[in-house]
Amino acid sequence: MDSTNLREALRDYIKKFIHLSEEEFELLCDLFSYRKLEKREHLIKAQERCDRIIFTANGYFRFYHWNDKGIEITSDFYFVPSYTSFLTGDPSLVNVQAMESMEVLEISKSDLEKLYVKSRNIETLARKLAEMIAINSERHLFLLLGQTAETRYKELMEKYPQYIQSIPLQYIASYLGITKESLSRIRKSIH
Amino acid sequence: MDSTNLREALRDYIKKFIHLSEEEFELLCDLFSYRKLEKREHLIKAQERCDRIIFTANGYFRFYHWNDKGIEITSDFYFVPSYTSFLTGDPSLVNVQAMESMEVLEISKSDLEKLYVKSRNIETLARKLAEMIAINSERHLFLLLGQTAETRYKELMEKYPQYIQSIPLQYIASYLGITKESLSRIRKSIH
DNA sequence: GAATATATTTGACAATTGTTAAAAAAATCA
DNA sequence: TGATTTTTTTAACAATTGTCAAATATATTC
Repeated sequence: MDSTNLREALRDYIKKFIHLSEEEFELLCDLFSYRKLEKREHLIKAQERCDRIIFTANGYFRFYHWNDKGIEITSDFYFVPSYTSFLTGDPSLVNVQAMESMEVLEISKSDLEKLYVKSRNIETLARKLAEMIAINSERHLFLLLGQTAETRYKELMEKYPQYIQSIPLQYIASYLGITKESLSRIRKSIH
Repeated sequence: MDSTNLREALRDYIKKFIHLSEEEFELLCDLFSYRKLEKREHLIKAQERCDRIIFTANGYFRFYHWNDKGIEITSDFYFVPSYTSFLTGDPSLVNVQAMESMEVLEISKSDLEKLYVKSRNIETLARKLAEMIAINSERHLFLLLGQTAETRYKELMEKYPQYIQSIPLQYIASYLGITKESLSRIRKSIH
């Protein structure tokens, strides 16, 4: 996949949310810059401020931080690096790392805000993205709350089988709120 | 607090997000309707579709659902009843209940969408609300993941002492992902 | 204020999950 | 391919949390 293909993927992605005119899409696209990421490369590290949004068509990012005991906790697999930091301007609580080598388009917060003023549709797009992110978090919360670890894992298998296939189990475990050893036991007891 | 006061509280609340002209605020206000809720009254029940946003200046709502075993799980204390259902149009997964008798202003989704067309600022307000809700969920997620129950409780005490004071502990426990008995033990061991 | 309902705590025990250290399996890289 | 790194599994044991049933405490209602 090269820069042009990625651009087309972005176009398809945006179509799911809103119809942009060709001019609007060009306006937006011109402010995105293309970049290659190495596997394990960090998009952002904890304490840094996140001032951009990333689009990618291949691969996931991993969000992680360290708890009180210094254990690494994976909190999400997503594509907007530290959305909270992006919105608030506060330092990011999470590290965001490319799970595989990938190509991305990135746009800065300030450029995006300029576009809001120029194009109403682009602001509407931003609203719908925020809504989608809110829905995503709510879904993760719902998964975590009030279910046993086994149920959580089964639900993830059903709803996001691609996660289980492409993401190391140690990170899945963390996303489910358990240790990798616990997940391993659960997998054993299921099969 | 009467209808007029609630309206002023709404004005103050909105100011935190965006400056609306007096005309825009009137436009918005006219579509909100005033309503009194009894303690324990449900704003929405699971399986219903949520087609409105609520504003209140006094009191919380409780979001809850039942897990596989029929145990009641409290997932949030918030003021937009089932935001996911509101956005997607899908049936709500949660019940939303007034924690105390309160007065609210409510606006329907269709009215709100009409306003988006009439006023750009009101759409911007909607974007900022979505962003705030996304941040809220992320914060809750972060609290749940990778910390012991005791740490979670202490963190909640620090950051949201008003929750501990005004919300029954059984619901707090659930919000922290544990049983009321566990929370009771934790409180005992802390004091 | 007494009666009733709701919320919180307690204790004994069971089940789940975490911890540690090590082995086995799989993936990566030169 | 072979060596190295990373990931996953295993096992024994410890710690945490859940379950159930009952007692206490608190709040609500008439």
